[in-house]
Amino acid sequence: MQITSRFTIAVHIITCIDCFKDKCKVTSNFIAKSTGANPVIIRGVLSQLKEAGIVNVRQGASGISLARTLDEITFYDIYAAVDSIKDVGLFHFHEKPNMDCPVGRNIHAATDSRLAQVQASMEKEMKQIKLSEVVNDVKREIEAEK
Amino acid sequence: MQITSRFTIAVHIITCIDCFKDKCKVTSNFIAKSTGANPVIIRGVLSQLKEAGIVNVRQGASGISLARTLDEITFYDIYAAVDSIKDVGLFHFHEKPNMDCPVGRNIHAATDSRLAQVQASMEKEMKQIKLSEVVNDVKREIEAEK
DNA sequence: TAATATGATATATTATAAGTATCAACCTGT
DNA sequence: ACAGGTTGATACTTATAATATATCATATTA
Repeated sequence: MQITSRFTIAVHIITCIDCFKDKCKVTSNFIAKSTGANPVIIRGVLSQLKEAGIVNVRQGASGISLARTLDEITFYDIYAAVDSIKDVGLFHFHEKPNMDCPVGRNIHAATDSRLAQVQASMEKEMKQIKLSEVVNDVKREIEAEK
Repeated sequence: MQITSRFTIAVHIITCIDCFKDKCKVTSNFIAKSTGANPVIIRGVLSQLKEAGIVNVRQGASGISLARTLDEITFYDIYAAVDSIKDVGLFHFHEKPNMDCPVGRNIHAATDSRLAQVQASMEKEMKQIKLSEVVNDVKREIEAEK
């Protein structure tokens, strides 16, 4: 199983906003066309990014913008915004271990802290990756195309 | 989205094999009862663990055993065995970015290496966690129950 | 050879993500 | 002020993947 495409879509959205902000009006439909995803999904992700203070979106008002600089947005910020990982955790525990079995009733507690440790390590790495890196790479490639 | 319960089931399986190896015959049905998962799932996971050289299972022959010591089995070994992460990666990329859009056709390349970096960090952490830790904790708890 | 266990497969169920359709609420330029 | 266009919200559908269920073949061992 994988981390939802909402994450990479969010990265795509932010890249779009920055790359096209001086060239045209960036709307959810415009982004939908660039990503190939449905406008409803885009608006859903945008809504989560807004909630997290990453983008500015206002109902009715056309034109989406960034609420921070690209240096102030990390992969973790996006991940935390679009996936409610806080609630469930990265790992899915099988739900009904047998409480009549000594192993069944103790395995969860023994495993949890280690799973949290793995997740923390992943999140730490995500906090070190800035959107500016990605956008710079994209811009460089676009320039090279010319 | 989360990492499949097959992972935590596999941890449970290995813990069961070690904890009950001297007490009774450990069969796939026995494990199924302890985990609360279906015997077919258990046999599927066992088959993958066997493929990875972690357990000994033989058709017809009853009694499942470990092929290595608990110190020689890490979370990563299990993860690599049960989830075919090698093929797909931890992150799910939205599949149809628009190739007519400059961002659409360059975002994938710009993002991939960073996603791989995050995944590598997670795997590194998983390599440092041994099954012996988990099983020792479980055994300690079982003792404490008495 | 009978009893028991694993291996394999086909189908059903369930959960969740993503797509589609639709309309209300809201801004902005004219 | 209002028309056109945009976001917000919701209900429904579709697609996909994980797990459960049922069944039978195959292998081992007592």
